[in-house]
Amino acid sequence: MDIEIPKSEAHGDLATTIAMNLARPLKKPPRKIAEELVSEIKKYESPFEKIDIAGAGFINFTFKKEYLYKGLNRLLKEGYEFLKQDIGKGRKIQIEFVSANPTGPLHIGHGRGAAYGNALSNILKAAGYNVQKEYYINDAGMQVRLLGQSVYVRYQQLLGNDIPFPEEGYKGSYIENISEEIIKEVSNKYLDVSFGECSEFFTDYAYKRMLADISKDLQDFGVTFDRWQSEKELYQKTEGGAEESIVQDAIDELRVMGYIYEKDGAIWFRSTDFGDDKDRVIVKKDGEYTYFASDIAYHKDKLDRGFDAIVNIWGADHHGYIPRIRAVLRAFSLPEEKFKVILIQMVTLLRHGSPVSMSKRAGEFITLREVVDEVGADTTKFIFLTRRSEASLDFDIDIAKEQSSENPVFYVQYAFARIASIFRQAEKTDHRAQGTEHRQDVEFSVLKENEETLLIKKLLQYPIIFEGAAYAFEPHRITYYLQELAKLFHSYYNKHRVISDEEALTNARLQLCRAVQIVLQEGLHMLGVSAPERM
RNA sequence: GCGCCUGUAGCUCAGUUGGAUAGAGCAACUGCCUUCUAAGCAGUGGGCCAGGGGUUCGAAUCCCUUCAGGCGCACCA
Repeated sequence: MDIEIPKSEAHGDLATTIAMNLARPLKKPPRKIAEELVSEIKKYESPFEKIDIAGAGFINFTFKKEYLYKGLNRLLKEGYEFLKQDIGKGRKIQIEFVSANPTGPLHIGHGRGAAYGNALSNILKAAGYNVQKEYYINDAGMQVRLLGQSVYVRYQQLLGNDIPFPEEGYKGSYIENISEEIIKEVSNKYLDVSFGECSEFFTDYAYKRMLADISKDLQDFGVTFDRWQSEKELYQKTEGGAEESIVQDAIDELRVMGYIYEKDGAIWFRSTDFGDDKDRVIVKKDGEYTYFASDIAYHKDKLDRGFDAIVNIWGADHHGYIPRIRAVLRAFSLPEEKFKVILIQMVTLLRHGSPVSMSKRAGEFITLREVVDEVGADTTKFIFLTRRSEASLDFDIDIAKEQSSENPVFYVQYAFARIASIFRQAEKTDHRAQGTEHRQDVEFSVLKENEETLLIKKLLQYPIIFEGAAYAFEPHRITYYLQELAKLFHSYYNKHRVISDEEALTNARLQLCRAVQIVLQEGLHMLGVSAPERM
């Protein structure tokens, strides 16, 4: 039976369309079905004060006040436990996100993925899943070697050896910074040494340096990972585990199953057996593995680690990659519903109203760090999390800054801070510490104002909203809910005084405020946004 | 050419998996601070839900089609 929260207050607190949906199979008019259902429900004890039939056959339920007070009391007593729902039942879920190549700083698009992945992880954790957040490091192969080479050439140039810069090399100024750092460390040790002889040093130094920066940027953005998986490690022998390497073992396993063949001097995976448009090369003519080879191994490894579900959060520009990964998982017989890819659409960064071109190779881009420094981590995250991940978004850096005083994130945080301020005020009077503690003796029936009823109803909706967000993998539902809750609170605050001479009313209102604070804090926590006591 | 995503108020975006009169923020305009934070509140205006067909009691939502924008279609990631 599907139950929804009606848009309009006039339609009660909960509504169902079941009578309309049953009309056809039962061959009866919907209103008649509704009448029968309602008269049946009314025979029993229920938390509803009113059950109405409206429109074409909607059944609208309105809660009794006592039921609302009971709910409020539970929320206050159980706190965050009341807000969580055990959907996951401890199932292990792995969420891989960001996973940007360590060949340059993170940009705004990575930031969106980071904000989303982090929020989703928080939500699923609260929903009873055993969540592991992972970052996959592409520290092997062409791209990092190119990074190393770029740093190498800049190093030579800085020391006066004017050799040409690789055409496809990374041109950002961060390359030069790393080269300078290397000079400080090893002086001219590698001057006039060919890249072939010292590629490992430059490559390792450069990507490790980039990785350290990335990790720091993410940390300052408020995003952390449980595990960082190195691609390079997948090529190394493991003690007692792989015979050759995880990559080679995975390929061998596919070979045994008959999905590997050789053609034109290369080795292919027959992904077309599993719905891909074409077969994919895993070992190139020159004997090098492609990235796809390690991706096979990586996903195989995820399966071996025993997750109940695997979630990959990718930039939308990688969507063409899905069929081949799906093919791999099918080949290893992972049930379809255990693998999910979420595509985060592109972010267009706007400055002064026009798009900023972003090219890592050419070195023209604005980094995540710059944006976060300029507009703040909370604001940046909140902006990302007020959009569905499937919709591309324009991030106007000037607007994000200009609006800072009237930004939705501050609106929500302000509600939280205001309540904290009320509590501070309460402590100054004789209502000492009543805001922050739960009290059994509070009589909520004194909360008779319409704004109070609306607030309580809204608070009790949180678990429903949360469940929807967890089920649909949509953090933005919480973002919108928080804005609505904050709006109701601000409105209430403006119209009624919490602290007054009336002892019973003051106590009840302080407790109501505490409930609002609990929900705001929990919601903001899900989004990875701070809840300041003062603003 | 093929595939994926998007098109909703002047702007940025929601729209509870097909429900009731399509919403919010920003911008614009009008009011509200000697009392718990004015980063706030109350109010006004603003729409061919890109266009056209279809499915049904009912469509912004599902199907077909056209148009527009973004992103992919490597022995690069």
